[in-house]
Amino acid sequence: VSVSIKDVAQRAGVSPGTVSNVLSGNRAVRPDLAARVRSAAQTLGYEPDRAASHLRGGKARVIAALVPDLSNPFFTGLLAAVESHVRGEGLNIIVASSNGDPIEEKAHLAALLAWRPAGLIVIPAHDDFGCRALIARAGVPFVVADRVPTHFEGDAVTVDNVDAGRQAAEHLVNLGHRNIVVAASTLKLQNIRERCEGIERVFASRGLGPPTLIEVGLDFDTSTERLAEFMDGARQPTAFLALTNFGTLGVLAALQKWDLRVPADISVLGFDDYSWMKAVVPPLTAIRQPVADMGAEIWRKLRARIHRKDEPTARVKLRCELVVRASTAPLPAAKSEKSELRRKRTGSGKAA
Amino acid sequence: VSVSIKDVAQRAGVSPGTVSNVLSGNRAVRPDLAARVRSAAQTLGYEPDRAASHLRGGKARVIAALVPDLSNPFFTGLLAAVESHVRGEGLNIIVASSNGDPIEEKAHLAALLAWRPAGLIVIPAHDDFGCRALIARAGVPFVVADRVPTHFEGDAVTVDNVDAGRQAAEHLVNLGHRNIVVAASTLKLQNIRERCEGIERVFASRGLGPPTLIEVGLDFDTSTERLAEFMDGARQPTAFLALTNFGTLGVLAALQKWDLRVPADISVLGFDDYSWMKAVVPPLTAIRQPVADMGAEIWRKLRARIHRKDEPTARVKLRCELVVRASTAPLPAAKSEKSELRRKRTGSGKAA
DNA sequence: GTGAAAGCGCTAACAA
DNA sequence: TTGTTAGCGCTTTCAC
Repeated sequence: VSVSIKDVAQRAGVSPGTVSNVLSGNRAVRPDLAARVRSAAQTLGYEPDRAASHLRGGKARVIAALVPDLSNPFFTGLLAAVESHVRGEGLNIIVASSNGDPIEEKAHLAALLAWRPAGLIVIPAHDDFGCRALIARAGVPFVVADRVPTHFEGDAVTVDNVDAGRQAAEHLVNLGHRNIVVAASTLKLQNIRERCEGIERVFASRGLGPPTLIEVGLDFDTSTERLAEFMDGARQPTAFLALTNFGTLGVLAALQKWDLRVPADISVLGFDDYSWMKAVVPPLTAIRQPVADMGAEIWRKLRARIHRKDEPTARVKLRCELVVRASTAPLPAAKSEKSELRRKRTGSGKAA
Repeated sequence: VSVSIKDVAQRAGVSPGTVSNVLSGNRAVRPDLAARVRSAAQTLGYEPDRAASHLRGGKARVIAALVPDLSNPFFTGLLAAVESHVRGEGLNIIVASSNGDPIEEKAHLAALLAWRPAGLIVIPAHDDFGCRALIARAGVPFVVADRVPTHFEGDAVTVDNVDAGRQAAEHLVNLGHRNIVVAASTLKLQNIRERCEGIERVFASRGLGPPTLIEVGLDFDTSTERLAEFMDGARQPTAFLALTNFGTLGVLAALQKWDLRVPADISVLGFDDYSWMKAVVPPLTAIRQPVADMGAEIWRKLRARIHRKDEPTARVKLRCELVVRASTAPLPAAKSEKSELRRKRTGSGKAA
């Protein structure tokens, strides 16, 4: 079924080597021959076999990407951003999802490496990213994105998480909030710890005690559950600060269960910036991660590393941006009115 | 840097052929030799080169996927679902995004086919999916998902779009709504046309004229814009019915701009079911597409086609489900109160 | 049951 | 410039 370089060569009346030279542009070929070759390739519908050309030592034309979760729009957003740059250079992307599991991560990484890709992009499942040895042994240029292991010395692209935490906390504190609950996914992740650090610095610098912190896990369901549990027992905060997109959703779901109004009863500051956040009522104040820029930066770094192996490693840190919308409001002076409101609402069911 | 089958063979004191047989399990090998080979492979960190093994005629161990947009969570959700099945069979997924552009689609398809994949999954950019010839010539088994060209005779997995439209329309009509606006992405897509057909059938069967229909485009921004334009000029409907996820977001964004309350002033029925839809206030009534099932079905079909090429082609249609939440409400009898409410709100700015 | 050898489709080195 | 040839790493005959 498949048409090979020999078929094209025969039809054009030249040798396979010439066909290769014409199509790859590696060597000059007499124009008339080149035209014959091209037309033969065209009519036969010839497309060089990537596997074969790769094998022979022509560079690999594939980039491998390993992400923790293909259902998480932040990761796929990053993937889309990278893909948009890679496409122009005749490369393809091969993806695998580690499912947040280090065992799977290792297995999938081995499988990806088996393609001998030109480069590798990985968002680790955990900080103790145990696969560096594997990658190093394969000698594949790679960039770590988003979740960068604590003591990592290679190329990495992240956001400035401490600053992101700072921006979020300052916004809420400036609005008068003191009793804030931070919905972190898990403190096992360095980026989350850094976001917390940024928040705590703000509190410390204002002479306030550190805010309450809950680990809500990495998906929507556990996040909602943990936050609901928390709200059953705890003193009511005046604001929630979520550190991930699923954390944001969990906060909203929990609030909705308690029938609390945002921002009248309680302020909510979300993480990541998706379309739905501006479409809903109230539009959500959130920390926007520069996904497109991150994708561009990841590819820039990886590209540089692929072409010039001796480039010094670097950690690129991009700045997040606070997008102020309507879900955060100044702490109201009158507390009593609010409590009454809440009590009344708690009795009623969902909106009819 | 790379360790090859010869290195393993040498270390284990056997021939390369034997190593291949041990690791692939294609032929029986004496247990002690097999153990030696395995341990050698282990210590050397050997992983067979996929490109080489592919080339030699061992089946391709890669599935290609072509989607219109990697930023659309519906498509990536499908991808994630498929990946979760594919992973278990030692296959990898290579993805490309056509960006909704038939030209790019063709180019990317050619690039994907150049890997001689074992199978191909494609969500076409348009109905006039001009690439079937390309795929047929390559002889690659393939499944078309979600957007199935009008006269398509191959394997396909979709939802029952007519029924989805029917369910949505019946829900609204049963609540008393007559003045409904349908936010379709574009009527150029067969699946959207089918959803409309389902809606219109309901209206016809109740002796009602067909509902107003707007084409809002395929992304959030144009969707919001078109809907805002529409609402500037038109008579106020009592309910919106969105036929895509971006349509849903556009409706919400437009409503928010006009400061209309859901469902008190107007009902909203969304399409697709994402976490945010249950987390926001009010939780959205929506048509849920069975993404996980679709992924499973896509793989089941493709797998069957790969293994038994003579399997008769089939179109699998999965049923959507109406998830009733709080964004749809019965049409209130008193119209005057509502109008007054609206007039009052329109004057005010966003919530403080 | 194992080793030797051919050859997948391609590109790079070498010859003409 | 072009054709010829070797060989990438692997699997699969074909001998033994």
